[in-house]
Amino acid sequence: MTPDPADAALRALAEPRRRAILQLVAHDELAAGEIAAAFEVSRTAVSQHLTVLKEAGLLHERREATRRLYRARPEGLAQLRELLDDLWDSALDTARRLVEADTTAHHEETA
Amino acid sequence: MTPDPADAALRALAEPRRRAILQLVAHDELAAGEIAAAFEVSRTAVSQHLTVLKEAGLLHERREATRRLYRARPEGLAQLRELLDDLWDSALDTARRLVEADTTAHHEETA
DNA sequence: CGCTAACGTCAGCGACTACCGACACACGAA
DNA sequence: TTCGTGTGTCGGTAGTCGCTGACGTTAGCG
Repeated sequence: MTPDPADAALRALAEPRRRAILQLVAHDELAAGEIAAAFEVSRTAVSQHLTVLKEAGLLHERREATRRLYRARPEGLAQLRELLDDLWDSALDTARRLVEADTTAHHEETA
Repeated sequence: MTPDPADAALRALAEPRRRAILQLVAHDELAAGEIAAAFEVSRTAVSQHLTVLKEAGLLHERREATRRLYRARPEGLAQLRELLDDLWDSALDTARRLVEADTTAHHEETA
C-alpha cells in the first residue's frame, strides 16, 4: 500500500484519455462497452484505463448481469482538491510575504 | 503548443519527487542547489524536475548572480483547482441524481 | 447443453521518462 | 585573466506505460 493515497489519483489523472473517460462518467453512469465506443482505441485499452481509475479511487463500479456500470466517485476527487488547496494556500502566502519583504527592503534603502 | 494547459501541470504533479519539490518551494524561495540538497538524487535529476515544473507553469524562477531562486506559482495551481472543482461538481450532481432515481424506482415498486 | 454478448486479463512491443556522469556556460573574486 | 562556484544541458540506460491481439470468464437465451 502506498502511504500517499493521492499518488495513484494524480498519476491516473496525468493521462489525457483517463481524464476524458472521467469526464464522461462524471455526467452519466455508463457501461464499459459504451465508454470504449466513445474512443478510437481498443476496448482492451479502455478497460485498463478503467482499472487504473478504479484503483485510484476515482471510479465507482456497479455490476448488472454481465455489464459493468461506471461513474465518477466524488470522494476520490475531494482528496485531490484538499491537496491542491493546501499547496495553493502556502504558495500564495509565500508569494505575498516575499513581495512585502521586497517592498520593505526598498523602503529601508530609501530611508 | 498543447490546447490543454492543464495537461503539462497534471503530468508534472504525477511525479512524487516533483510534488515534494513543489511543497518545498511553496513555503520558501530556494536556490536550485538548496533544493537538490534536500533529496538523495543527483543535482542533475532535480534540475530536470525544476525544468518540467517551470514549463508546466507551476514554478517562478528568479536569477540572482549565478544562482536561480525558485518558488511555487499560485496561478499555475489555480487552474488545476478549477478543473478539479468542475469535475467534482459534475460527479456529485450525477451521484445524487442516480441515488434519487433509484429511490423513486423503489417507491414505484411499492406503490 | 451449446451459443452469444459483455468484460477482464495476459504477453509482448514501441515510446516515453527518471536517473546518472560528464561537459559547457555564466558570474564573481583575486 | 584565471579560478572556483552555481546551474543547465547532453548522451546513454534501466524501468515504466499505453496500446494491441488472443484468450479466459460470466450471465442470459435457445
